[in-house]
Amino acid sequence: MSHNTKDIHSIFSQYLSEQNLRMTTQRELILKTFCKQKKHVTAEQLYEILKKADPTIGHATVYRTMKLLTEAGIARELNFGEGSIRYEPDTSKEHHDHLVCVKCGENIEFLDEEIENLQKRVVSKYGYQLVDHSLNLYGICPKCQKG
Amino acid sequence: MSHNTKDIHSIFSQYLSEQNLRMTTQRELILKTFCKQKKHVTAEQLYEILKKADPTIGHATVYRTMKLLTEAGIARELNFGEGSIRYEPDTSKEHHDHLVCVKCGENIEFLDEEIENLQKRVVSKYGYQLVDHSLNLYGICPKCQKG
DNA sequence: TTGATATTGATAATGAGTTTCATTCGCTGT
DNA sequence: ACAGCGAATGAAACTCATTATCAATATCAA
Repeated sequence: MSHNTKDIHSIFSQYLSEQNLRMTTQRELILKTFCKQKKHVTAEQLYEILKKADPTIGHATVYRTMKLLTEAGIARELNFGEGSIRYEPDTSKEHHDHLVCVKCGENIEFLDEEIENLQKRVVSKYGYQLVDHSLNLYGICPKCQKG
Repeated sequence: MSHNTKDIHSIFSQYLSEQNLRMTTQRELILKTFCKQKKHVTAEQLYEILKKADPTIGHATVYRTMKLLTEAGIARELNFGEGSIRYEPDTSKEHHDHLVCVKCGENIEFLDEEIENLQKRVVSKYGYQLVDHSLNLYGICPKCQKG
């Protein structure tokens, strides 16, 4: 258990006030709902879920808020080349990469220190200053191999 | 020098005839123009370049042809999370990863055997069958660090 | 409570890419 | 060379994810 919802709420509140932005009922609801998700969701999927709790919520508000959560370090953007961005909670400070099943979409998070270190080696070899990186492995999971 | 244009042209021709598709003047022009590019281009950028040679060429034709070139193993799709797909020549059989400067877009291709092997290890650890993978490192290049 | 201003939701707009469809083109058989 | 059939093209409409606009509303510090 890294963070509970209360922690995250105050992290967000703090981020907002630092930026002279306001905590609103919509932002609270979006944050709470996002944190409840077990899978990586797109903004669109989250919007669909949110509509059940608040049918008046706007499309744009969800997209805007996910941007904010990303900036606040609460969410992280994932791009699996599907044409839309997925979000995962960024509560764990630990970075990790993704192993995605191309059949069923199952998604495994992994961390390999050796790979991480080798990446740093490559970057410094070229004199770059590392900002970010994304490693996605695409494969067929054991279940789908049988099916 | 791995392939010259003539080789690639016949690879494409062969692919097309295998699929009962036809070589056309547009496809020839697109192939030729794509091969001339030194940087990874998006379909849109290529379309802009192509219009100079043939102002009547259609938007859709470029997109369709890049799809075909990808299927034929002549082009490879790159996704740097910019919202559009870039294409690189896939003439070298060798796989490589990318180190991209987030400021100027400079793009270095690298291959690290150790990283490749470690990836395979991760995949097999979870019982997956590897289909594809993408590793992109984002950083600031030496030039942009000074500027 | 009030006022300045951030936020919202509806809607229009954007940008990448795809689909539709009537017209044109490439190829194969004559 | 010619006809005919199916593939290919370009224009335009469409999709889908996301962003911008803007009038109405909500937040919060004073």
